[in-house]
Amino acid sequence: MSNQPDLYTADSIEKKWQQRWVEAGIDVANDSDDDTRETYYCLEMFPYPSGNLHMGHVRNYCLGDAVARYKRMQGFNVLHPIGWDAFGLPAENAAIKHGRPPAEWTYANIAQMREQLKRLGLSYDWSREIATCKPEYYRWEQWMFTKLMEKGLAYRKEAEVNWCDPCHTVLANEQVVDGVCWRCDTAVKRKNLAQWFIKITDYAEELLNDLDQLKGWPDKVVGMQRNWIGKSSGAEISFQVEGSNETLDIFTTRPDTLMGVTYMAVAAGHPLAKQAAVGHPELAAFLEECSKISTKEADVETMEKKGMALDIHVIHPVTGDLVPVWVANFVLMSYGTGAVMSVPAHDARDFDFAQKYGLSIKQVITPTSGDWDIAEAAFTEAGVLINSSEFDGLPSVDAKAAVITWLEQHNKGKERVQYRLRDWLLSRQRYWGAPIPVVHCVDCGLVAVPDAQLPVILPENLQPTGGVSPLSECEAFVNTICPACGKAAKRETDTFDTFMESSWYMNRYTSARCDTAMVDAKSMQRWAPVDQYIGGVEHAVLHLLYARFYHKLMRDVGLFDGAEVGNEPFKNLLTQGMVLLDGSKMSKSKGNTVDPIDIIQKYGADTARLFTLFAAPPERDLEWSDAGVEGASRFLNRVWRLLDKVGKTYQGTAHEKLTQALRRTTHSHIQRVSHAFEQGFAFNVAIASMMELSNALGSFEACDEAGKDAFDEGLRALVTMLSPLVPHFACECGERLGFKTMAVMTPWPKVDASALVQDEISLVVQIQGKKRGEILVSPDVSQDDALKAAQADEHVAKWLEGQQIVKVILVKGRLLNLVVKPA
RNA sequence: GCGAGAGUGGCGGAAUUGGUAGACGCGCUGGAUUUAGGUUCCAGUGUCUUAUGAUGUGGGGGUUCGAGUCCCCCCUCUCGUACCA
Repeated sequence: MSNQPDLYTADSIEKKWQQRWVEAGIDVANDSDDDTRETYYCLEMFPYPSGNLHMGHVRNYCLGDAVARYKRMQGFNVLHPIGWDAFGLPAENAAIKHGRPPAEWTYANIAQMREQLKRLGLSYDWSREIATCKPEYYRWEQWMFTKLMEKGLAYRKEAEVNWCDPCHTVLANEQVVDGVCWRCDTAVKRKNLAQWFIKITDYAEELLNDLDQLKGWPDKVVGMQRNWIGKSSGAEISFQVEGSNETLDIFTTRPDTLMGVTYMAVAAGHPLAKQAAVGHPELAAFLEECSKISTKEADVETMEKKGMALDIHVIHPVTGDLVPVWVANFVLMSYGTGAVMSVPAHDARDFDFAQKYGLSIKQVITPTSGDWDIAEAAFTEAGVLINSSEFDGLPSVDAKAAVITWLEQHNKGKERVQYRLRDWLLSRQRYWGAPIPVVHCVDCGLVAVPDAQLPVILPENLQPTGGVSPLSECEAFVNTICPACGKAAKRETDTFDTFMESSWYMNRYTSARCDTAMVDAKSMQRWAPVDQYIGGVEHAVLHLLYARFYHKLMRDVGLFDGAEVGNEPFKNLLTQGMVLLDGSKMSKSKGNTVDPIDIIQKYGADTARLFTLFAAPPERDLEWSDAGVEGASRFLNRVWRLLDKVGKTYQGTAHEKLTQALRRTTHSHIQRVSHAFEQGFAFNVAIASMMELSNALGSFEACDEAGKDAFDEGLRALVTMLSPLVPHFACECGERLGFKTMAVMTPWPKVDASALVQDEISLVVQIQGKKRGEILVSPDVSQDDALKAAQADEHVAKWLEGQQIVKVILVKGRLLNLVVKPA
């Protein structure tokens, strides 16, 4: 042989197999009832068609593809679809920049990214491809919206909402991160606007409870959703305003501390505060100051607690005492009722405020054991009630119930559950989105566009300019006839939040071409829910919450039966880590990107796939390494060279033991690789195991037929197990090895238990838990025999000199530990 | 502040769930092949050490015959979240 090693040619091999897979139709999910295989639905979060694949996509889709292919080899009928989250702002921004309509830009990007995905050799069922900007997709979303209007779950309301200037639109609460817009990082403003909402709050309890079903989700994501929903239980209590018929209503989680109330605090935006500010310039100025504080600036550490007395008093519901009302900058209008009862003795914040303004502090809870100096700090734990007249002596838990009962009996309050979750604001003042199917009629008001007139098609040829949505200036679109009375009317020109499209696409894939319904019930039953969903953790409380909600909405408008399909859209969730370069996230703005296409051109798709799967566990961040890519490529070439050893006989005596050992290695690696695939798709571990098998095959030299067979068996298993990860490469190897079917369609190898049996194993001998030697024994050796063998071993014997064995522990197949003491 | 997770060689990371710590890969060192570089192959590679061993999974305690793994305390980092009443 020359010293020019035989390198496999990725480029031609990959093209060849991609074509063959298409011809064989192996990636198409089978909808036929005759197919008796169990179904498996594997889904990766679909991409926004930005135009170019980045490494994050590559990682996401390689993970998903490995899962899908593995499940196919295990005999599942796999659904593995792909599509485009095609509406959204970047298309509009690009349109403004290039002077082309967003549609054109979007469709061109889709075409380009589709080709890039195909170059990676991902096993998608392209027959189900969807683009959410197409009327045949969004018409069902419009249909759904009209159903929700009918049910009273969709409504239009004027409210204080988040407004982003650069994006020129309102945002949902979930899209405001640390007070700034999730897309452009600009501080959001508060504006009063009439907007469309859907009542996700009606589903708060179910969304919270069903989190318990999501055993296959990372705890982290479940926890984030739980926090976001933010359920708290307590009481709503009414305080009569002195000299008025009005009441000041508050929410508290600590009704047991009711008797310790020494003042009330309301938000700057509270009606009572506004009322008091009339003719009171100083107070008005303070309210003005509070309203200017953006959420970003409201940093707990830095912001001083400030307030002003309102010269209003309320009457304590139990004692009848007069309680002063203050306005305070730490009370939020957007949570609860915008007012709180302040119990400085038992709330740290109220305590600070009371101290600052010299308000009185009344202790009503005492620790069950020990003392507490209430002059020092608030006692915020549960305890026993004191200074609370009829409630004295009750533990906090019982006191809560007792106070609520008292309030209910006296009609001054009631038990209440409070959620942090707000209704989903889903109208956007943008052009490139699905039109909200509503007509504004002077006589009839808001009228839903009837079924027969759907879809309301978005004109695709408009040119946005950056200001007002071109839709509102498009007369052909705006002017219409009221579906109810037939008179001239105007269309709603707001469009849906693009999270609407991504909230149900996973269900649409089950029947992507269905044109009679949003989803086909039978297909839902066959495929849904998604067995394995894979994507970034950044959608933990955005997309993943909306999609869970939407799934339940679809169920409740009767599109499928929750008992049959399930009440949750994603059974298992894998949140993959980011791809880093030099320790920080790859991003265009930082200029630290590696273009996947360059890697594919240089090494081939399989090397790119192998590296991203090998370099880190799926859920952890992956540090890009050119040297690591080289290593992945080297490994494939090593396997490639192994093919030359097939059928070769080496000089030497046939050694039955070595052949047996190779078979044992092969089957133990089949076991380990299978295990790694099953345990959270630990592809990095699986690949390491395959590398070991490859190394074992590389150093094996067959001297007889049995040896050649064992080598062949090991290599075939290796190639088969590699095929979900590096499918083109594996298929080419498989063909050279004379596989009957393509490697990617070959059944997953089975462990031959008999090959794992050993007649002699090496047993570690420990003394006082420290390794002192190794002995060769039969695997089911008795403790006595093991001890004898250990004592006979010279290394061990040295350590036993002058020692008395007091205890012997044998761990079958692993070790023998001797506990000794000086004789 | 609260919640969750993580700390293992020069680096990415393994460890059959309490049983030989550092698999596998990268990097590095030496050697072979080569005019040379690259490729490939062989050997080595936690630390200290007179080669015998000692020591070693952020630090300190504990349970155990035996701890990276379990328990308690502390430190550091990452992520999420926050005046939520």
